[in-house]
Amino acid sequence: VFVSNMLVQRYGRCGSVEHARRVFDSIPEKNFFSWVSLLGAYAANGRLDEAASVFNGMPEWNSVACTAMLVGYAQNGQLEKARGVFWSMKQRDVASWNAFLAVLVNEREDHRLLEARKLFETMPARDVVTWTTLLGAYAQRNHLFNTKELFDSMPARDLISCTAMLAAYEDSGDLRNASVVFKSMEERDIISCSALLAVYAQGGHLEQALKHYHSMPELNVISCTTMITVYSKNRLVNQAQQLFDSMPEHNLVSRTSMLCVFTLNDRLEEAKHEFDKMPEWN
RNA sequence: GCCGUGGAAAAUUC
Repeated sequence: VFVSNMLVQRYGRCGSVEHARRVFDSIPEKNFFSWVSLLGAYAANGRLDEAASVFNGMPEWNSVACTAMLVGYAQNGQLEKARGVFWSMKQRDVASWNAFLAVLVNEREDHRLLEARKLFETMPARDVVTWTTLLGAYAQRNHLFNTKELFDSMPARDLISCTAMLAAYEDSGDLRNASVVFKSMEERDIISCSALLAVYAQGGHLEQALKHYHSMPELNVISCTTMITVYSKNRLVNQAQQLFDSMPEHNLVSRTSMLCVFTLNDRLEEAKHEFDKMPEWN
């Protein structure tokens, strides 16, 4: 059963909903995971009616199924339906509360943030995810003071919450505070390292950025792209180009960054050339 | 053992 469930999830993730359905139908003894996996497959592909009918056809509802449905509605712009699901749930665990909090926070209007804050305060239980969700909301809106305040009052921090805080320092280029956070972390990964690199990039600190970049255990498109912007800030167009040419992989953002290095440094010919090479534009 | 919630890069706006 679990092998089939995994298949359902994988098909769902790569958009082959029909395959997911077929695998699901072939499972003789479906369990919760099978149902939720199919539900998730439909929801992830924007097929809400089908997701809803899977949901309604389930033998019983638990908080995981309801939460998946709630998120499905929200991600497809149906906020009121999401809200309806949440408040009619019989059982809510932290993850359901967190999911609903994230839904509110992702609506950009300011009154949603207030609503989110109120929800946060009325929640029966909060975990790191709860705190990080709200922290991210303040960070996204550039409310650095609130972000830091929240971070400092968190009962516990983990890799992700620290990374979110680091990322919040990027806009202001607050290297001092960012370093404090980074040093305090007991665990780091490519994402947190890239977040710190982005702070260096913001301030154009070439030496430190390079040192940090070379100490990173692993690199990917994002970290390389960030390093390119460091070079760009220092008007080191050739170095940027060298890195660009040697990186293992490109995407729309990395190509756009390289393009901007050229345009911002008055090298229009090369910009045009890069532009023409791009497989897609936005 | 398999499902649902939070974190990093470009330009544009602030």
